[in-house]
Amino acid sequence: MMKINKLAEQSGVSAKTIRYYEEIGLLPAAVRAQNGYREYGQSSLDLLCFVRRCRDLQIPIDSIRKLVKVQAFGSAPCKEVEQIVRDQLHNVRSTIMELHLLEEDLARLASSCEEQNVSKCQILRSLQTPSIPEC
Amino acid sequence: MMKINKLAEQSGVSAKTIRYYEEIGLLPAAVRAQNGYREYGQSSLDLLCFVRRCRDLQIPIDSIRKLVKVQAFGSAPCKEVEQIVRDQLHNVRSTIMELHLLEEDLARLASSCEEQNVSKCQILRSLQTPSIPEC
DNA sequence: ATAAAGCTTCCTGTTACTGGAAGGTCAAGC
DNA sequence: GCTTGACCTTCCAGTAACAGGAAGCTTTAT
Repeated sequence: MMKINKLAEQSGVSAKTIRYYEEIGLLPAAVRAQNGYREYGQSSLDLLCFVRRCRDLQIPIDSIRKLVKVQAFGSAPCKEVEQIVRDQLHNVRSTIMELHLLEEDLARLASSCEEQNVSKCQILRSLQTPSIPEC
Repeated sequence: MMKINKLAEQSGVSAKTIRYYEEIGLLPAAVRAQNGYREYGQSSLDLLCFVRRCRDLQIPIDSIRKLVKVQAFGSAPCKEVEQIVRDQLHNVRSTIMELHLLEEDLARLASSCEEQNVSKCQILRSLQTPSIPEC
């Protein structure tokens, strides 16, 4: 049995965040000692580590909630699990592609300014005169 | 002269967001007609388009605020402008690198599940038994 | 005995908006 | 003249996922 800071240390999730997870119902309410302190055992640690690894993969809390239920009850089809992971993979790939476009634009901007005088600053000029003529 | 929805349409920024920008002081308070409606001219459109292009580049509002001031007063050194763009470029590149690591992990996960039975689901197993032994 | 550390709850703040309610205004159609 | 619908206003709440900090207990160490 351990208290919240020990669990935090072992899991790599802050005590603050552990309380938050409990509050939103991602983790079950912790058992309390006589003094009101939360008490945790190995199974709490296992569950929290699972959650942490999901968060490391940027899987949203709502999806983790589903995964936790699947784990707990063993009732949902494996397909659902796979779908969550695939959705997340898709999100990540889209974000990467968008960021690459962004990167190009920024790199072009960053290299475009040689002037010391702000009134001739090529960066500001570029931002004023869009390459994308939408606006 | 135009009202807020026209400005929204021309700039590609929603009316809601325009009011929000005014509220936080990113845009100056709009001139009001007798009925209290906001009135905008070409210069408002120009400024808002500038802001929108910065946001398209994911430059944070606080940085845009600086850029707007630089534009308005022409007083800050060009270096400051360049630094904001370079900082943003740096952020974007870091994010891209992190996301590539994420992508690998997720792709490995997504391809690892062949079972129909959730109790043998390789995805859940992987999430339970970390490849990174931190936890 | 006292101080420091650890625990509790509760409230606020973060980023950049979005949604919605309640209510005033304006132009068109009957 | 009246109504209907579109457009405008302000204000309040919610989003995601926590982090920071205050106020007040308990436990542990000196």
